[in-house]
Amino acid sequence: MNRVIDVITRTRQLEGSFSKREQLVADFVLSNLEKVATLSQLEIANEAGVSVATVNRFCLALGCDGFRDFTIRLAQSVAVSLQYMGGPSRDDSESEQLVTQVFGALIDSLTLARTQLVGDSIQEAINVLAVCRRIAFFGVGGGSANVAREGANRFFRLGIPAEAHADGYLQRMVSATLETGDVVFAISSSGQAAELLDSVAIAKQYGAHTICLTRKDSDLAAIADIAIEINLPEDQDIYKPSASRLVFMAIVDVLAAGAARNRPEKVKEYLRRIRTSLVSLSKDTEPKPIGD
Amino acid sequence: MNRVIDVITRTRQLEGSFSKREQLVADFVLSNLEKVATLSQLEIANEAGVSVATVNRFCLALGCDGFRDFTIRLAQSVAVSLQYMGGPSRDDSESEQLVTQVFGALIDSLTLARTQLVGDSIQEAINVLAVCRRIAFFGVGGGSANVAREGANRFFRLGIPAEAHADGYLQRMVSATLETGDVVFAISSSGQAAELLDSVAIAKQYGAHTICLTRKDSDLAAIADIAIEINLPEDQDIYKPSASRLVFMAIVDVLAAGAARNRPEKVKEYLRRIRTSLVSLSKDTEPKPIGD
DNA sequence: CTTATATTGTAAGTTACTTACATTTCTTTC
DNA sequence: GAAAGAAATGTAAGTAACTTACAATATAAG
Repeated sequence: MNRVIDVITRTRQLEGSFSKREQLVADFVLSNLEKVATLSQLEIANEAGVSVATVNRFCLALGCDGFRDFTIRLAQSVAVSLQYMGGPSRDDSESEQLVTQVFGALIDSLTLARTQLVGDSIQEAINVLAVCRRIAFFGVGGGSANVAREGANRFFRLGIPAEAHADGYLQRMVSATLETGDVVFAISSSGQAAELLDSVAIAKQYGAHTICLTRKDSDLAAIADIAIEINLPEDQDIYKPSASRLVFMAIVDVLAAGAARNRPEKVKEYLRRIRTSLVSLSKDTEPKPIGD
Repeated sequence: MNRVIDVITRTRQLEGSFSKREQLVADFVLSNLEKVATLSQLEIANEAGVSVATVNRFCLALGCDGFRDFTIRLAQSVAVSLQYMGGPSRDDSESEQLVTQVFGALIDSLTLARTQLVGDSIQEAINVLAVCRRIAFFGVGGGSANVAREGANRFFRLGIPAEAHADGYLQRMVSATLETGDVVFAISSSGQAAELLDSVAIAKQYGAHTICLTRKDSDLAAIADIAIEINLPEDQDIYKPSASRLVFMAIVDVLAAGAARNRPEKVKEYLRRIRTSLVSLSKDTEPKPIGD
């Protein structure tokens, strides 16, 4: 079980790039997830209207070692999916199915990202962030900019001065004011945004530590001191927001939690102060964690 | 998959009541759970020192329909087991375990939220948002304010004028400028924030439709026209950001996807325009969905 | 239109699961 | 303790199904 292939996710990723007949198999599989694991190759071939050899090729195209491997992996993926989402049911209304789709895609993306966060970069980033003097979060474009804001929102609560900037010009200017002990945390799903690349280079020049959260092997990943690299498949449904920026926010949460555990006493005091400052603003007096 | 047989549990239950040779098989299976699913009947027989027919009989003794059925069920039981245990392996580094915890908590929260999104409110909200004249997203406090920004960031791409406000004073003022055909979308995890309650009441007074995303049975839920109500347990670990605001963002994604599907041709045109407007800004020219 | 490449299905080859039956082992009865 | 009956077990034949090779068909490129 060392190789982690989620064949459901893989099938969805490859959708549209299969050959004609293999796409028929994929369609049948995705439409009958629970049932397929119980069927023989011949039965699937008959249902999909293709030959048994095409079914076998479909399994190989997914990276499986053959039909048996595919069946086992599918059964596992289905079992895990059922655990989490209870599976799509025919009784669901249209909106309930939409919830399942959007949430399911996010869970799939989180699961995939989890498998990619296996290097030292998370721990390195936590180590740097926990002791730095100041963090400047940079992101451009609505999604990444908002991840940056979330970053600042998370880290100020730990008593670490944290700011977020979405304006490329201002990012450059801020970068020029940073120095050793400061951090630039640059967020970009593509890793190609020119302003961001420039700002990171400027910050490095003045001695700041640079961390990025971006796509694997991108330009941004190449120039940052610490690169947290995640590749997530693009969802082909243009009407559905992509899950990647929520995955990025979850990663920022990981870093914030890690940094908080590095300085528990300080964090507890800051949380207490924040709590106290909010008391008179609403009727809500319940204890609250770092968030809202 | 109708019959639910957890073969691991069954094997443990029958331990001691197997025949001599079948007990050897059971011992081998229980000692090598992850590996067994990848082995052939002959390989298992050789490892356990029995004949292939005994392995087959072992599977039948568990209530399986044969070896193939046994293999699939075992693989599923193992997969679910790994997920249930949170998946952390002894080999994981500290940061990897932190990733698993944070991501796992988010997935659990999404799963729980899914079970609560079963009424009509999502569809009602989609129906209103898809045709409204303007949406004003309101949130106070770092997390909810950022959910509001995400909301605006999602809906402007559909060609619907959308704005986000975190300043309670400004929210009141904006509310006073709204009228029939407009929407206020108020976000608050507690549902108790006084400014928010006031602003929603003002907007209602001037004919705007009011939608809220908040805790069940809260004051905010009570006064809004459409209430999307989610109760998520508070995480007792104060050093870990709570998952609720990411769940709220995922719900906003559901609404945006639903509204987009209501107006596919318009959305496609706006996405095309947005794409075109971004071309000269970075080296990234790949197709992108609604998001970044 | 022709040629090269990719896809696809048919069927032969191979593997492995299932079943039947003979043998061995264990349990019960006297 | 011995004999008879029942249960367990292994070997090998029978059967099913997966994999692979190759010819035929479809698609892409020049």
